[in-house]
Amino acid sequence: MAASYGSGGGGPPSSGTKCGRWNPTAEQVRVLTDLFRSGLRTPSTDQIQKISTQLSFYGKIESKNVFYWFQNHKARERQKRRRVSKDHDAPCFQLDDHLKPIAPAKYFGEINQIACEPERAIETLQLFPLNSYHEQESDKLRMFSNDCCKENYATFAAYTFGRDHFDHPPLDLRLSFF
Amino acid sequence: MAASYGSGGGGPPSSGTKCGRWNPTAEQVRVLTDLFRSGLRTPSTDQIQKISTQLSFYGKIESKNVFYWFQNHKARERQKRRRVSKDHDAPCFQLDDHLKPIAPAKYFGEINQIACEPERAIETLQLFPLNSYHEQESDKLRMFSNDCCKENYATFAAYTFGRDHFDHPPLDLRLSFF
DNA sequence: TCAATATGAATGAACG
DNA sequence: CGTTCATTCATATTGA
Repeated sequence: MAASYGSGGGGPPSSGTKCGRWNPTAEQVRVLTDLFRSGLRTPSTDQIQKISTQLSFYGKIESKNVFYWFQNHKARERQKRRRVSKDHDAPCFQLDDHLKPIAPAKYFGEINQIACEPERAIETLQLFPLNSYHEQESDKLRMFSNDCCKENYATFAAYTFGRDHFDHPPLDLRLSFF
Repeated sequence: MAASYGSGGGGPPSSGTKCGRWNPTAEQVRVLTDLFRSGLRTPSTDQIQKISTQLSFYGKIESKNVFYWFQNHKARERQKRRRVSKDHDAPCFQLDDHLKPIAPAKYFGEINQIACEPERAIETLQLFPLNSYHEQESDKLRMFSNDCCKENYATFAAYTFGRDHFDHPPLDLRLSFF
């Protein structure tokens, strides 16, 4: 899905160089998503600046992009959850639906606890943990549909997570003024 | 577009309905279009839920499909309208869309409150928008700009930074990690 | 089979 | 923050 037009791919599909709107690279998305999954929801101004600075290593980015990204991601996470929670697909007679496992949308079991007081836990955030990755598989299915054909995203995730691209310093968001 | 399917009649969609993306049935499209033409343009979350529930009678559907359908339909209506109205002498902004006489939705008694707040009052469509626009609308349309790099970021900066920035400062914010 | 189109899905940006 | 708009990507459909 969205991975296909990132600069991480080869050919920018006819929209890459348009200056109108930020087009995040796969690495940028990976880092942002990682931060989000680590619990960061509403980064402070300084955090935004630091994240933006770090992400500029991967491509053009501004602070406002980081700001908007978190706003949108948070809002859509919540919206997603609200929508899908009330969804019942009760089609009585469907012959074509054996592909869909009717999974009851429990993909987001772990994301919702941070909304109350999140910021304290992440005063220090390593963006590129050199060793330990846990609990990242569920993120591949984070879409708010319970579709089973999300292999594009799975491929993207495997691609971006699978290897290190460059040498880069880890982003340390330690803030000395709290 | 008159696709061939008859999930209601039992015939599975002729083409291979892979689970990749929602393929609305003719009945679903009919109902959605009818709602749209009745004036419904941006259904609320609750309305989306109800519509989705109702439409699930005709086949598989999720609320996000309803959400996207209205979003796309409205956007493309406006898009086409803008494209067409470009030949007029003045590129003045017309009020959003056609304002159909609002007929009560006959398919969903429970959803009878059609959410078309701003357009509801107008009965006569003004083909030639006079210079007396209401403040709200002109205010809404004022920001319309096709400029490439419209730094609307100022609001964000003012809000988050509390300082006077019109652009993100070119400071090198490389942190003192390590 | 392939190009053109219609349209579902996604998301950056911004409004109220 | 929740909602809305604009633009783009992805894919199903259709016609030649």
